Order: sequence, then structure tokens, then C-alpha cells
Amino acid sequence: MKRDGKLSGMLHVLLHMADTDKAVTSERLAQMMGTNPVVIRRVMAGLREQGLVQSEKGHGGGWRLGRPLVEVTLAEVYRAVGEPELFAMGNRSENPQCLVEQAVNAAIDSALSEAEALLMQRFGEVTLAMLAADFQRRAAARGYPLLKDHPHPETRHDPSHDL
Amino acid sequence: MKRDGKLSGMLHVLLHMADTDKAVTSERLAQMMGTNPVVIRRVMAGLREQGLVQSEKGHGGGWRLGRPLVEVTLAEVYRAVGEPELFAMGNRSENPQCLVEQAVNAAIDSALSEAEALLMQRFGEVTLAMLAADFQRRAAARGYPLLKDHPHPETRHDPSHDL
DNA sequence: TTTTCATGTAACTTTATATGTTACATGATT
DNA sequence: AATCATGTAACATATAAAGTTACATGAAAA
Repeated sequence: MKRDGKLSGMLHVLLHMADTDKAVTSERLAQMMGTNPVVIRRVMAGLREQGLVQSEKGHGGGWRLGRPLVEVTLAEVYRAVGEPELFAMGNRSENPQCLVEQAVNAAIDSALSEAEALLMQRFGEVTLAMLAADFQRRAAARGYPLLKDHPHPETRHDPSHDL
Repeated sequence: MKRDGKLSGMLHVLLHMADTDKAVTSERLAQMMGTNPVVIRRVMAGLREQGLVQSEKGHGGGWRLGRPLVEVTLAEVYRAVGEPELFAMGNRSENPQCLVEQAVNAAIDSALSEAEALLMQRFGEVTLAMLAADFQRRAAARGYPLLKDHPHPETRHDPSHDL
């Protein structure tokens, strides 16, 4: 299985959207992420349904944040992107007739469930505002102490991110 | 990504091997698992390297357990099958230049690391003997109270498991 | 009102990875 | 020497995520 990058990608996109008040097009977001605008629209559609972002068609259109960063947790974004499968390992078959396999499944499922609960709890404790603050710390550490005066271009170390 | 079933599959195989003192061929194990003998050999090779099983060529050959069930934990089997990736989600890129992506990766990795630690701890607490005991309970509950007198055929509810 | 820009979405293609298959070599037992 | 079983490389298939193409819809600008 390829690893799912929707949560990671959307968090990245949401934080970049917070840099500006203007609507950002799928085209620009796709350039930042090194992907295709259609992929952005496809995944952002889920965020829009949850009210995390808003979209506008036509000239000057694009995407805007629907809620302040401090109100959005990683868990909400995870749900908004469709709650993709968390684990890369699983049972060979659900509801097996074989009692041995039932016992094996129960043991693995129990451990996975605990891990999933912990993971979702952690995701629920982290807001986008915390990620933005961590970004600010990293930028300051890299020598951009006046970040608030230079909120955007100076923070682009990857050319593909230029807006 | 397809989900990895090597841990689940090998646990299943190991418990079935405990049913008998005789060597069990890859052919029989493959029939039980609904897979191919070469797949069995390929994955069992890892278990053999860790001493969890032994193999014998030629007539009467096949696979035998290398250690008592009580001494083997799920964590050991997981390691023996090559420590396959646990999570189906991940970062879009490791070592990104973008500080935003670095912050996102750090947050996700932190949560995943905690979940992984918990999962591995749980795997380390469960032995194959515990799974075998759970199997016995399930068999008894299904109306096989004299399981020890009828250790094998009566526990096969899936025809593909007949040895 | 026509052109342009941007989203919305279905259908299809590509890519990555786990699993399955074929073929043949090696070694042990009969 | 024939048979049985593992050992393993090479190749094929299946599945799911991501990427792409094509075209429709709606909004702003010319």
C-alpha cells in the first residue's frame, strides 16, 4: 500500500492558507505541495463539508479558511479527509471460521484499537494554531526573528512554495 | 497500499503448527491459509532466522516450532517477519525544506511514535501461549469441551484447514 | 454578453507495494 | 535414482493512493 498523505498534505495547505486573507487557488496550493490542482480540490471538498474551508468560483476565487486555527484539531482534519485507514497491517480475513484465526484477530485488533485510541486522543489535543506556533519557532531559530513583519516570502525555503 | 498480513498470517501458522509434533509442509500450511507455499517459505525464512521455527528438507520434512509458545511474543514474531510498516499514513516528504511542513511532520510523527510505542508494548505482552489459550476457550464455547482429547480435526471449521 | 478564471467531478492512468506464481536449484529420504 | 520438500530468484497480479484529462458549472471582468 502506498502511504496515505491526505492528512499531512491538508495540514500543510491549511497552514499556508493562514498566511493570507485572500482566497488561494487550487493551482497555487498544488504548486506548493508539488501536486495537481485536482487532487487539492478533491481532498479539500471534504474539508469544505466540515466547514474547515470555503471555496469561491470565478475571478479572485479559491479557498479560504472557514474557522480560526485555534479551533481546529488534527482529529477534525483527519475526519474531514475521510478518516483514512490508520494501520498498514491487518487481519487476513474478517469473521474467519477458523477459531485459531479468530483468536489471532482478537489479539491484534485489541492492540491496534488501543493504539488507535491513543493516536486519536493525541490528534484531538493538537490544534492548527499550535502547529503555526511551532512553525514560528522554527522560523525564528532559522534567523527570521521579525517573522510577523515578513510573514510570507521570507519563509519560503522551497521555491515550489512561492505564491 | 495493500494491508500487510504477514504478522497475522504467521501467528495463524505458528498456532496450527503447535497442534502436532510432526513437521508440517509449506504445502499444508499454504492450504490452511489459502495462499501459496512459496509465500509461506518466504515469510517463514524470517522466523527461522530468529529461531522461532526450524525447517527440514526431503521426505518427512517441513516446519517445526523452534521454541515453546510461552516464550514467544507477538513482538518477536513482528520483528521476525521484517518489522513491516505499521501505519498507513505518513508524511509527504521526509526532511522537507518548508518549515511549515517540518512542523506538520513533527506533530504527526510525535503522535504516531506514541501510538507505535504503545502497540509494540502490547505486542510484547502477548505470548503465543495466550493466543492458544484463547483458542481453547473459543473451542470450548463452541461445544468442544474435550478439546485436549480431540486436538485437531474437530477444531477445523474451515475445510481448507484439514491437515 | 462574451471571455476568462476558478471550482466540481467523473473517468481514466500511473505508481507503489503486498501478494501470488513459475521455474529451477539444493538437499534429504525412500 | 526417484521422490519429496525447502530455497530463492524472477516475474505476474491485485489493490489502493495519487496523478491526469476532460468537460461542466458558476462568477467576475472585459
